[in-house]
Amino acid sequence: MRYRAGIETRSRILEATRDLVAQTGLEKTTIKAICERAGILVGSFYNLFDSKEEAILTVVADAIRAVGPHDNGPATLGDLIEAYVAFVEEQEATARVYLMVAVTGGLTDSDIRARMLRHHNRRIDLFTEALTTARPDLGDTDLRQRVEALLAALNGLAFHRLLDPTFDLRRHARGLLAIGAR
Amino acid sequence: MRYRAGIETRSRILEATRDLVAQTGLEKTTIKAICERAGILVGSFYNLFDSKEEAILTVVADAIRAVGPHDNGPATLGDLIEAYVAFVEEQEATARVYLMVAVTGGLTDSDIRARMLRHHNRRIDLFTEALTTARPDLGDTDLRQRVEALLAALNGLAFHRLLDPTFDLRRHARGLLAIGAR
DNA sequence: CCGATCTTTGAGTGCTCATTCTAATTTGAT
DNA sequence: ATCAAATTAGAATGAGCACTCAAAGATCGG
Repeated sequence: MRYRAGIETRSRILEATRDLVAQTGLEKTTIKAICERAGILVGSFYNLFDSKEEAILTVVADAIRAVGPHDNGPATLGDLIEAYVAFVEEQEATARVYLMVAVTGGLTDSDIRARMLRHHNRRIDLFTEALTTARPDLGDTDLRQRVEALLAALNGLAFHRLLDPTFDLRRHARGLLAIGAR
Repeated sequence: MRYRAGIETRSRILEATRDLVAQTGLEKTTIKAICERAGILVGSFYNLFDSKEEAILTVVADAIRAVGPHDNGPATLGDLIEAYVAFVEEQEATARVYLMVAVTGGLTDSDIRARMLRHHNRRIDLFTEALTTARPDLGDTDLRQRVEALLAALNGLAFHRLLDPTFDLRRHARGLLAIGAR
């Protein structure tokens, strides 16, 4: 893959894969459907990817990466929550892929499970750090447990937002701050 | 299905289907795997079920039914939350099926989606009724929105409990009461 | 504008899946 | 014990899947 054509085809494949996974799930996404949506034939797919799994894993990795945040400066718990809400609202298909994997994908595929676990731990650390500055009185175990609950609830709310576009995710997510800050 | 043998085979099939769905997901569950686990051959399966879908739909319907509560007396929000926690802790495989469907299954299969939607609305009504007696000062729209958030967060916490058996679901679920009652 | 390299094409392969069918066996009411 | 109905067995069918391959076409540095 060195010519422009190949690079463009590759990104069209990834886009098609992401949309199909978001729409129909990890398992139901087929090579045929990906190729139809990307406007190519099977041979072209296999010129750029070794397997269907590679394409899906790339999409999942991208989705996990997209959750962010992307600047590494110190953030408050409120900042982190706002960033997550913005991600869900602005990148719906990617957010859908992320949530599917966060919530069920890890159960079946071991590569995805491992990647999601690493991501989750990084995220726990990030949120715990933010909460520590807000609540220096709490012990480390208590902090982490509150953060685990906060993230689980946040994912629950985000899923509801994807099922019901009228659901006011931002408002409810802000309400969750109480779990940690109270 | 009138002889004892048939009835027993049927329940072994449903048990095998439930465990496999809980373990590998709705899509990856195959007839072959179901039959192997149930200790039968394909012919026997199709003597008792018209299709794979019928068996899976039965398992899903059972899981949705199992969430309860089963007595129809008036319950407090605390009672409802405790009942849900008990369900998740005591019927792990069934709870896993329920959560998978609650969170993703509705996206693909329209039968399951419709069933889950009806269940969800019944559940919203039940929880809203409980919250109304605790907070008669709130308007109906506000009440329902709080309950939506509470249930979404509760599902998020329950999923986390299934991924991490050391997670103290009961404690965190009680913490969520604040969302509604505050 | 040449030619080595990359890209596309699309029929073909082998596998697994859900489902069917017929014959053999088991059941249990009489 | 008999026998009609229920149940089980297991090979067979056809559709759809991921993936391969050899040939034709497109690209772009020189």
